[in-house]
Amino acid sequence: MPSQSIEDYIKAIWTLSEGKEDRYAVSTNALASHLVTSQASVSEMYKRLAEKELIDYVPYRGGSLSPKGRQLAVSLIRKHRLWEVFLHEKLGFGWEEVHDIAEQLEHVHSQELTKRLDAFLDHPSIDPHGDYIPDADGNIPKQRAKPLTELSIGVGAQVVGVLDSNSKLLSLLSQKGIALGTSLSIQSVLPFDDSRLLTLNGNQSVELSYKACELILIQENI
Amino acid sequence: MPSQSIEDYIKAIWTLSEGKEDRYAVSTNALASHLVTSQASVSEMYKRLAEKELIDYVPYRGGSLSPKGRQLAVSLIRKHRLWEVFLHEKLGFGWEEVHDIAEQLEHVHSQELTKRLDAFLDHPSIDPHGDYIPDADGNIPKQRAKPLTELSIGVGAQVVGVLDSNSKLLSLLSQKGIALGTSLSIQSVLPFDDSRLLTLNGNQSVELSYKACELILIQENI
DNA sequence: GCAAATATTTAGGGACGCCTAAATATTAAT
DNA sequence: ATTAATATTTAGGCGTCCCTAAATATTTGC
Repeated sequence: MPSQSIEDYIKAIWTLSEGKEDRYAVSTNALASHLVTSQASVSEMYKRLAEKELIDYVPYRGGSLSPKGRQLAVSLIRKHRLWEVFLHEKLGFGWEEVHDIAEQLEHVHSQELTKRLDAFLDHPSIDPHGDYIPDADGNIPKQRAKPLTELSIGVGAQVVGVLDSNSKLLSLLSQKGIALGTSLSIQSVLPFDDSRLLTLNGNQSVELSYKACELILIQENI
Repeated sequence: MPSQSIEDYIKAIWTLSEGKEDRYAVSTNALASHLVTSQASVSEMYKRLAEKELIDYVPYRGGSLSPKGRQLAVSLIRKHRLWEVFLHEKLGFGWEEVHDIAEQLEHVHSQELTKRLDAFLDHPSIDPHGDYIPDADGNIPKQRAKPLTELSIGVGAQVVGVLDSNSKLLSLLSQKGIALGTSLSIQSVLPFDDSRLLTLNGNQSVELSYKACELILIQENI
């Protein structure tokens, strides 16, 4: 049974290598800053993870998930996102509140529990942040959505997720009236800082910084 | 935030002092064998718990929960039993399967989660083993039920719980057709080993050892 | 009341997971 | 191609939680 710590590291490596090429090695530095821990701790843990064959590790070159490691990571992501759906849909937690609790729930070990939770929730394929939930075999669709910064002016689109489930970002969005499913388009890009002036649901106007737009995933209307 | 280990110890002390007089001190020995750990580890942990003011500890005399410790214990019991209800009622887990999973879920820290789970389950007052669930203020009804061994011959009663949520016992009972709510009475007490011959739901006869009868809680029909 | 049996604590040590500071590799800049 | 800057690892230490063996208290039996 992997410890909670090991699970956190594996999940972080997965997150940081998402979208990168296969066997992308995550640097000690990147992982340390993501986990808010020291580089020395990461270096030490990399050795332990390699010993357990969860990662391939070349000193000074970072670590990449082994098949066994990827499998563990995806099962954690699956559990995390299923619990988020549960917290949001069944217990009525807000979009921005579910992450921290799911962070704990994902460490509960029971395949049967995951299976039954999935069925109870009607086999959802997307979590409250718009991220795809890996299926029981660990398959996860490629993210078809793109960041709001890549949307052209005047083109209608829908919010389908965010790239960072940091609760400060989520609070900001909820404050601006942006939620999953919100329809929007870009009115204009402001000079100097590249903030976007958005039209929400066809009426209200809202300004949003480049930094925030980068993290919002949208899908263009067909 | 108390560690998982500390929570396990506190819960165990609570369990072992349940039904005993107030400030009942649990011996090192009893706790060690309950937790399947060494006496030395318990002795060590007792010191840590006393330092954190979760127990009152007199060397060589055992430890008893402080108000702060009791509060923690009861909140763990509350979470444990609420999760058991969830697993049983919502996910369809059997009576005997819920304990081990709830054992993990009870360590999730979020008062809001507990509150919402309680509401989602319609504020249950009893868990799938028939044990009372402490309310949000930590109040828990005294157990009015008594063990099956104390039921007189011919008197009708109902199964309301078990004293040990060990899954072997639960499997045995489920195999014999005994579940929560089963109506029964004692036909006779067999000679030599004091096994009970039971009548279940007014028709089937089943034999049950003294050892098992001791752990089944019943309430006499009024 | 004292010896024997039993219970408890202390001593000494190990694994894990974290830290800071120092040493060493790698990369970038001139 | 060296040097300077940056990244990474190693060294040495700390806290938690566990262990076995040895020492010490307490209880029990005569």
